[in-house]
Amino acid sequence: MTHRALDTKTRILDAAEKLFGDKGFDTTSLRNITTEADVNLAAVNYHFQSKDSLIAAVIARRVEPINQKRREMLAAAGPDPTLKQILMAFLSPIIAQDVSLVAPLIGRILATPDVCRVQLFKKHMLPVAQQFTAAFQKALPDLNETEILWRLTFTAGAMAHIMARSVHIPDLTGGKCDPTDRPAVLARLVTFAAAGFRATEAM
Amino acid sequence: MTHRALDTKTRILDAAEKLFGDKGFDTTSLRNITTEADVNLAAVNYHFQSKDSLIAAVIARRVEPINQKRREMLAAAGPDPTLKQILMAFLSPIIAQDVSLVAPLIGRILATPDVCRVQLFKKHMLPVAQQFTAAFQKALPDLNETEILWRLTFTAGAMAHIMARSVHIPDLTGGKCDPTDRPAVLARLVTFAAAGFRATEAM
DNA sequence: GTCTATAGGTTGATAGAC
DNA sequence: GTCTATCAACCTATAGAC
Repeated sequence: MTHRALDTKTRILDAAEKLFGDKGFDTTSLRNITTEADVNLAAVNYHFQSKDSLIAAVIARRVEPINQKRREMLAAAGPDPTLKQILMAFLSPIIAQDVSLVAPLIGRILATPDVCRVQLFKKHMLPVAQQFTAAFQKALPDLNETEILWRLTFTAGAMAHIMARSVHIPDLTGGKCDPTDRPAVLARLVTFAAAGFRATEAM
Repeated sequence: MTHRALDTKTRILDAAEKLFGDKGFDTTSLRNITTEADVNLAAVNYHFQSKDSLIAAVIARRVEPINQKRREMLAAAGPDPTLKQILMAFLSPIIAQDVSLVAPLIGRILATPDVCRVQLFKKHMLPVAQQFTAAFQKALPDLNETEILWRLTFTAGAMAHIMARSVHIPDLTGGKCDPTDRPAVLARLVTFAAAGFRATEAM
C-alpha cells in the first residue's frame, strides 16, 4: 500500500488537465503529463487507451458536472425563468468555478475547433444548448430562434474568451481588469449579455 | 523564368496561412506547409529564419492591414464618433473580410494564448486597443475605463469566437446561423455589442 | 535560390519482465 | 498495475552540392 494521496489514474487526469490548459492539447506530450504526474509513461496507455481517449476523459470529467449544474439552476428557476436567471444558469457554473485551474482548460476546449467540435460540442454541449435556446425563446417571445442562436453564440464567445485568456487579461488592460474576481466577472458578463439579448434591431 | 503565378516566399505564406488556420500553429509542420506550397523544405528556412518567424510573418501580413483599416475608419468618423461608429471601425475590418480563408487564421491567433500574447497582442493590438478605449470613453462618458475595457474584452471575445468557429456554427445551430453572410453577422454583432456597452448596472 | 541528405531530438504506442 | 526498453515515425533545422 502506497502513501500517495491519489491513485495513478486521477494523478494522470489532474496533470493532463493542468498541462492541456497551459500549453494546449497538441503541444502537451504524454511524457510531459507522466513527468508532471510522477507516474510511468506506460501507465497512461494502460489506464486510457490513447492520447485522444485521455483528452476525452479530461474534458468529460469537468464538462459534465458543469452542464449538470446548468440544468439544475435552470430547473430551480421555475417554469418561467427571467432572462437574467437563464443567463446566470448558463454562465455561472462555468465562470464561478472554484479553481482557477479549470478556466484555462475550458478556454482551450472552446478555442480549439477540432477537439471542441468532435469531443465536446456534439456530445456534451448540443443538448444543453437546445434546452437553453428553448428557455430564451420563452423569455424573449419577440426574438426568433435564429436571432437567439446568434446572441447565444456571441455570449458563449465572450465567455470562452475570458476563460481562455484569463491569465493574460490583466497584462492587456494595464492591470485594470481582474479576471480572478469571478463573481464580479460573472455580474459584468450577465449585465452585458442581458442588454445584448434585449437589443432591438434599430439602434 | 518560371510560369508559376507567385514567388516561393508568397507561396509559403499562403500555404502556411491556410494550414495554420485549419490545424493550428503547433499541429502544422513545416513539411505540411512546403508540401501544400509545392516548394522545397529548405526554402522555408531560407526565406524565413525559423518556424516562429514564419508564424510572425503570416500574422503580420493579415493583421497590419486590418489595424490600418480600423484606424482609417475611426478617423473617418470624425472627432466625436458615435458608439456604433466606433464598433463598426473595430469590428468591420476583421469581420467583413473578403475571403473566408482569413477567418480561421484570425480565430486561431485569438484563440492561442501563447502565440497570441507574444506575437500579436503586445505588438499589433495594444496600441489599437488603447486608441479605441479612448474613443469609447469619449462616446460613453458615464462609463469608467475598467468597465469599458471589460466590455471591449467581451466584444472581442464574441468576435474571436465567430471567427474561430465560423466553419462549425451552422453545424451547431442546425443550419439556422450562416456565418458566411458577413454583413449580416457584422450588423448582428454591432447591435448586440452596442446594447451591451450601453447597459446600466441595474438590470 | 533551390535542391538533397541528414543530423539530432521528440513523439505516440507497445512488448515483455516483474 | 507498474516498470524498462524500444520501435517506427515524425519533427525542426542545417550543411553543402548545384
